[in-house]
Amino acid sequence: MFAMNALPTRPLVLDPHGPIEACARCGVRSQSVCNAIPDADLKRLAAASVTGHAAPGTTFISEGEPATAFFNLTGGTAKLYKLLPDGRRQITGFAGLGHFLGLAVSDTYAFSAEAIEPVRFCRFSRPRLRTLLDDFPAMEQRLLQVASSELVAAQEQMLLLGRKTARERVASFLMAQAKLGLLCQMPRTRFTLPMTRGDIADYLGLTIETVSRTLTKLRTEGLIEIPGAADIVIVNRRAMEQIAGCLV
Amino acid sequence: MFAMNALPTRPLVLDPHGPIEACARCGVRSQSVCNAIPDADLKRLAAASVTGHAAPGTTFISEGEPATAFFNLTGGTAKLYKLLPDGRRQITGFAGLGHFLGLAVSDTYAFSAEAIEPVRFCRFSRPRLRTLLDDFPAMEQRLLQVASSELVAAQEQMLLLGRKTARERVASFLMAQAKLGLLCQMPRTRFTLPMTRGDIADYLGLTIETVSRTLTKLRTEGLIEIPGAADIVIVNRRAMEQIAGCLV
DNA sequence: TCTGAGCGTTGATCCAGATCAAAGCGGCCG
DNA sequence: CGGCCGCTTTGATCTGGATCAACGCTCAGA
Repeated sequence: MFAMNALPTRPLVLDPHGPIEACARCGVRSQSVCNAIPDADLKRLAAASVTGHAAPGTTFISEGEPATAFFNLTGGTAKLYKLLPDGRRQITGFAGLGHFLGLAVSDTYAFSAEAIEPVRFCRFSRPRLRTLLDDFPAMEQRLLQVASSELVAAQEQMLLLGRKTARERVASFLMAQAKLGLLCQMPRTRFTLPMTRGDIADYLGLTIETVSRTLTKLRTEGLIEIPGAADIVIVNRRAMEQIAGCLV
Repeated sequence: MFAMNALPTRPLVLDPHGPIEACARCGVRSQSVCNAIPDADLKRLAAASVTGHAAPGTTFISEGEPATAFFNLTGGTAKLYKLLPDGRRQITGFAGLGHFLGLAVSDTYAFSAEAIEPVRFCRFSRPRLRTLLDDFPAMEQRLLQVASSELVAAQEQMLLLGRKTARERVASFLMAQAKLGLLCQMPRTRFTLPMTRGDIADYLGLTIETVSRTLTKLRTEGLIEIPGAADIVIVNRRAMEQIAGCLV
């Protein structure tokens, strides 16, 4: 922790949507709020946004800055975080494919977002999104669903941060990662973590050292394997879920 | 903590809305999602809900149970919490006047709610609320605003739980309480806490003893006064905000 | 090939807050 | 009015995880 983040560089490369219907070809539309827009109206959707990308380490949303736009991630992973004045950092979540960022009633962003893998996104200006939502109530409905499920996830994370031990936090985190992106399927037994130990620590409210030690402990107990620093194999799923504490 | 909650009794006294237009006389409508419904349609609103109440200590929403209804609080205060299998508890928030409870994509509640002051509420069954939302997109829009601001609050709480010290947590909590229910006004310097030390502890991820000791310390330092166990006077607002760490 | 920077692991020590223990302190009920 | 029960405070001690310190690995760039 106390990791001072890099200067908020913002080389937000933006490509205006060309004449080609980018949204029609969008691979993640089905997983995002955009699938609330009927095919016939994709032109409107495409016209309301521009695509862009952010290289790893790039901050593309900065806490406290005017919230002028919303982002829909179409590739890569970003970490979302808040800072205390002295640099202590809490990562509030990791955003991946189809994630919608920027929801805020306030007119400034409540958090920062930094790419950890090369990120691609569609960017909606506030007024354009507002127009879109007014014309397509189904999209607003979809956004409410998204916000609701994020709220549920946030409450689960509060339980983790407020009441779980380091061991329980790490186990919960690994099992959650194992289930990422899979709907109603068995969790994966093997996967790669896109974030560093420092990021995991700042997400779980621990230090790098404690995360490292806890992973080592789980490994020596034969519950997981760590073929490479970023690669995790769940060996004993039952036991890991037990430690994680019920669901998640 | 580890306070085992009372058996989930559920004497949900429900009074069907009578011929009198309860919603028209509702004092909290202006502060709740209901003000998205135009006056002319208040009959529809009233017909979609029944009023009820819950005595202190009564659990009126239980984590894991089928989410059959939504609640709009019209009086009192409730604590919202999640439990770990062994009884550890995390209070995820306190809900007061105008608060809307039950948002969930899943078909079971993600948290429990227990009255700490006598609670009055309007109860909407799921299908009836759905119909209402389909007919009044403005209400869905309002719900999205509410969910968004709760999401922001949840992120702030994650920062508190993951990275703040006990002193910072208690100061943050007191300053947040001082601002409750006031829109764009100076925080109150004097107020009464409706919750016990145990509830505060479970909300801040601390123990009762640490909360008590920290309050005592702030008192002996002259930053606050505690005329009665539940009464708080903010003596040095500037210093308290400093400790709380920036805003909140 | 060498070098340095960033990331990860491991060990030693420290300390904030938990746990254990016991004593006020109201308020409610008999 | 007295006694009990639940909440709060305060003190003593313990400990999980933080902090401080050092080292190994990997990869990029000279």
